Amino acid sequence: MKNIISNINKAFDHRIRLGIMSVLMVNDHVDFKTLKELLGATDGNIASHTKALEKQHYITVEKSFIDRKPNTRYIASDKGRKAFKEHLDALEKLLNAKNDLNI
Amino acid sequence: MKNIISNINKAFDHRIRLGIMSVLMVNDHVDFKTLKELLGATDGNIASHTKALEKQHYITVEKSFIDRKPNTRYIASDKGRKAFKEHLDALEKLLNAKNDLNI
DNA sequence: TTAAAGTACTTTGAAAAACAAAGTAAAACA
DNA sequence: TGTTTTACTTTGTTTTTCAAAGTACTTTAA
Repeated sequence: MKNIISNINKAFDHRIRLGIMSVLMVNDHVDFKTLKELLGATDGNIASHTKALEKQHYITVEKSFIDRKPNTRYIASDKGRKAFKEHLDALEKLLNAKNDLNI
Repeated sequence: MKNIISNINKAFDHRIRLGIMSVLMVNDHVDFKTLKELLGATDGNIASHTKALEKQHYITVEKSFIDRKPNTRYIASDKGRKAFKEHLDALEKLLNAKNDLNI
């Protein structure tokens, strides 16, 4: 490891993406509307942040119709779960670091 | 609390600022060069992220000369320490949330 | 039956943030 | 004396974030 933040995953830097992933770690899926309410974000925001996570293959998207209406469901992929766990480990290490630097 | 991320502090969303603050929580000061090495960031990067934290009054800056050379030292303010602790609490709550939503 | 309102998103384009390259100024070295 | 190094700061471009507007229906209600 070269520096103290090298294992912090850039993809989870943003609070909305952090929120999406933590919801998906404890629930096996969420839909667009629920995510929007849980995170207090705008439509465009949810759309772009889920797209970013999808691009990294950290979540998958399932589209269907429920009661004749479109429904979009997000699920964490194995890759996403792994990456998120590693991110949390890195966070924990960073924060608990009795940083071995002596200034 | 309106949503699950409302107590996550936007100012600490970025990994470099997260790094700076966690270093400053356990060390009462760091200088520019040390920060740069610890975080593996470029000069401009350190400059702009410290400036962002300074703007929020989360850190203070002390400029002096050491061995005839300019030295910039960063220190977490009380406000910054408080904000960071609250941020960590919010993070912990978010991550441990057996989110009371039942999908 | 048809116009207006609502739902569930996606797209767009402007604003803000992040980045590294270039710039500055003094010190050290040769 | 000139060149290199150190310790930053400034600049301008790229990338990201954001919410407003757009799309494609469905529901309500006149």
